[in-house]
Amino acid sequence: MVLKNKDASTEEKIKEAARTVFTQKGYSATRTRDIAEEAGINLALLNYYFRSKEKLFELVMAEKVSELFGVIAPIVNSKKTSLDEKVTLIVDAYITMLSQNPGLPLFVLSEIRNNPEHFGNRIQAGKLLTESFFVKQLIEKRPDIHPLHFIVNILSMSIFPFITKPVLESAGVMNSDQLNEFTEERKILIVKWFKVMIEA
Amino acid sequence: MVLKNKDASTEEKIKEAARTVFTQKGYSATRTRDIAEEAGINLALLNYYFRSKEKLFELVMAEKVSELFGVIAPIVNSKKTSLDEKVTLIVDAYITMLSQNPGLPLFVLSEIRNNPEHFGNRIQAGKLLTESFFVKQLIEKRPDIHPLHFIVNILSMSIFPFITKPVLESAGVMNSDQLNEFTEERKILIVKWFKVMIEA
DNA sequence: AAAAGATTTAATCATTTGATTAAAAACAAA
DNA sequence: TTTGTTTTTAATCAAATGATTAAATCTTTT
Repeated sequence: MVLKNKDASTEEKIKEAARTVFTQKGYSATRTRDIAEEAGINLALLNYYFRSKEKLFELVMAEKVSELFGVIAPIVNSKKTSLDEKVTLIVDAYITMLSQNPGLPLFVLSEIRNNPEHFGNRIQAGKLLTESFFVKQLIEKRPDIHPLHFIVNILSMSIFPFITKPVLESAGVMNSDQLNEFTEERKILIVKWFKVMIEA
Repeated sequence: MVLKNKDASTEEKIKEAARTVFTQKGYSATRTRDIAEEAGINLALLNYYFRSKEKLFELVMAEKVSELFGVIAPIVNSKKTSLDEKVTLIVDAYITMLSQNPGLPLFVLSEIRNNPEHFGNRIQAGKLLTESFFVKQLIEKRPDIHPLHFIVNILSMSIFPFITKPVLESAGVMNSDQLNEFTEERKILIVKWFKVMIEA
């Protein structure tokens, strides 16, 4: 019997094109023909390899959700690092990752908005925000303030510049290189700011 | 000659429905039939009053951009308020406004991402972030740190919870009421945090 | 009331779009 | 080479969708 020997290169070309186009334009604005063109393949091949636009999207989306939330999972659950160390690691991990993939947060957030039912409890991020060891450390340090406030502060200050990238560029505030410089600076600043906030 | 006497009520019903549907699903995922149904009108009326889906969208979008950026314009340009006062006003204005319109930022940001060319320099927000009196006050206070860092901090901490609302709800971290409570708390906290950050 | 104009409706168009099909081409096994 | 299998292509389909049209209804003016 002959093994399935799909040309992995073609399949991967389609998936890569799908990543690009879906992330750039979102599910609804993406035409399967856009993906085919981006991949340099015949339209029918998309269905041959992935059955449907939706199936292909789910594949890409699952990847992107992992990328976005996977960053912090190992950090916030560690029992070996201090509070301050965790903040340093989180900020650094997010800014480094998003510099390579700036469209990621806006993509994931807007697709979840468009179809909240579809994601249901598939997102385990909830537990990271409410049950991780990081949360315990925050409560220990500041029992008077809900830990989510600090988590939102750290994430927002790290991620927000990337979410607003399209506006910053359209409005001529920054170009792509300047944004990277700016967020690189923030790696150190945010940690410093966190330290004074947690004591304030 | 008889004046054009369009039934303003119908026109407004369509515009209102368009606001709802466009904001919820974005331009591409919105069908003109969705808007017609939401407005309770015949599909053809949409074109009768607004020519095309795109024209209607531009109308709504212009409104939404104003809502989103109009909030801060009068505050940051005032010469009568102190730095701290401005921060208090900005945070309060945004959180109050977004509590009534939580989907606004994600909508505007993702539409600009989908079609950056289209917005070009139509967004005057750039000047608010680079040339306002608020910026001068920030530089005066902390000439060593780019003022945009502080502006991003204030805006991100205020707006980010609303951007992530769909995730927070899907993941079961918070429901809508809890989010309002949470952001209401932040009105005071963010100002406090800003004060220690600007001194740090 | 009659005429003129504005608004609304049902039906229909043309295009786009996701998907399928049948045949061709490429490849592997014998 | 021959045979069978996988991959690719061009052509086509059916449904969805933005838009238009022509007729019907309602409103205003005279």
